Amino acid sequence: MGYYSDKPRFYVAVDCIIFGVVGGRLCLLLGRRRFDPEKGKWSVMGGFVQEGESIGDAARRVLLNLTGLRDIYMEQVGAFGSVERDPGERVISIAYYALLGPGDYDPAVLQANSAEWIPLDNLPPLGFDHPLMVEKTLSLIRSRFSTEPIGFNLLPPLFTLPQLQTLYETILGQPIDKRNFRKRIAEIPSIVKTDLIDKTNSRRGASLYRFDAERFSPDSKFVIK
Amino acid sequence: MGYYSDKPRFYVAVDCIIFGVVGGRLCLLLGRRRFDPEKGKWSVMGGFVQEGESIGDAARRVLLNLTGLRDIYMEQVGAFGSVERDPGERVISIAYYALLGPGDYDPAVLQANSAEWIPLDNLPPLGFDHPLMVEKTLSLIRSRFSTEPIGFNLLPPLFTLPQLQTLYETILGQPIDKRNFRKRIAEIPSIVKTDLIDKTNSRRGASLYRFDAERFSPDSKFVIK
DNA sequence: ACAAAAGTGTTCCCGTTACACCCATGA
DNA sequence: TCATGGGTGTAACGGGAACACTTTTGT
Repeated sequence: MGYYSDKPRFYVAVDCIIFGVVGGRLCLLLGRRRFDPEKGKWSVMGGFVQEGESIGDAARRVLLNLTGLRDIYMEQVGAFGSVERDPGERVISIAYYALLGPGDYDPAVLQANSAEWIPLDNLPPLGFDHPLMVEKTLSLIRSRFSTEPIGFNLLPPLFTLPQLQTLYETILGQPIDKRNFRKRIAEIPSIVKTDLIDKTNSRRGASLYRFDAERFSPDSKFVIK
Repeated sequence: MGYYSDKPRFYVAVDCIIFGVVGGRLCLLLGRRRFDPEKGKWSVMGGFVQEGESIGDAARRVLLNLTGLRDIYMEQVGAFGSVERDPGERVISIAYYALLGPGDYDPAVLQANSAEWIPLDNLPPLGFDHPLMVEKTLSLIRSRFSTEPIGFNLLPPLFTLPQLQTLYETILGQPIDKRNFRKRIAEIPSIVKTDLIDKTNSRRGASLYRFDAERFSPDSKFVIK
């Protein structure tokens, strides 16, 4: 007998709001539920926390199943615990967001999991309280993107500045002056220019940059707006 | 039979990191645990989530029991779900912080609950993962205090500017120039000067101000640093 | 030659900071 | 009168925002 045996117990789930850039557009990875409740509805990817598994590990497991990767960038958004949030049974859910780069997933595996990339500006109605989770996530990552070097997680290891700028404009929801943007980037030592050029988007080509985590110190200021 | 009957279930608790200003010092409301596990250790005030009760309601219930009040300012900090965080049995906990004004609690009731105000700069060792919760809470409220008009919840309905400034200095952890601070306050329409004077702290007396929620619009800028 | 995207500096302005003295009052 | 805390303005500085043209190259 344990200490708390007179207390009620609950199903606890993790729900992962997974971001990716597909075809230049910021997307969420959504699934159509294959079972009741809310069968057929779109929802974010989730799973139940298991015995002996921390909530963070549960979220990492969901991501591992979808990507085969263990080191996906991830942060907790918060707990959602309305009584009626799941119409089937009571479930308390912890939301996490994750950022996937283009090489971090295999389209075939996603398909096998009934998961699809849906552009953020074109989301279908979501089930449960997932719209609320997505809202809270968006306001969280807006503030994170401004002050933490995490945007690179959504891009390939080598990326161009126009790519990076477009990403920031999408996340922050406003256009950014090109020259001011590049000025700020130039002041960040951890964003280093390579001598490679990407010609997929223009005749002239754009220089490729990479994020060098080695050169990033946690208390160096990183502000992009 | 429910939908999820093959899934494990967990005890879910709420832990409230409760702030108050006592004797001019910023304090946390802590309790000595009266039962195992961790009997005798200091901890923040918590309780188990009940059937049919949302996690927010559970936190409000903990606060209601301590204060008799239902409208305490409160915000979720996040979920804590390490497997071993509670040495007794596995418990997943959702942390909330709350801000109490001087009139929001009754010392006798607190005593009946084995709760005491402990200055933040003099915290005893805390049990469980409560040090982690407190850390995360502090970084959260630092950013909140800078951008949201919530500091007033820790003060009486009428407060002086020196009081408010000291509070901000404590929360932000750095001294603030008096004239610059008052200049910023003067630009905030929702902080209104009354014609009352508080003479408890000086011969000259300090003007009393109040926060007027009516005059506060959610998108008016509120920045104090 | 031209279309299409990448790249590049300077100026102005406003908000932030730094800073020192007088005021009101009770003891 | 003096000690104590409350209250007030200005000048210098720096970071942010606005702004337009040149470069490269494939077709």
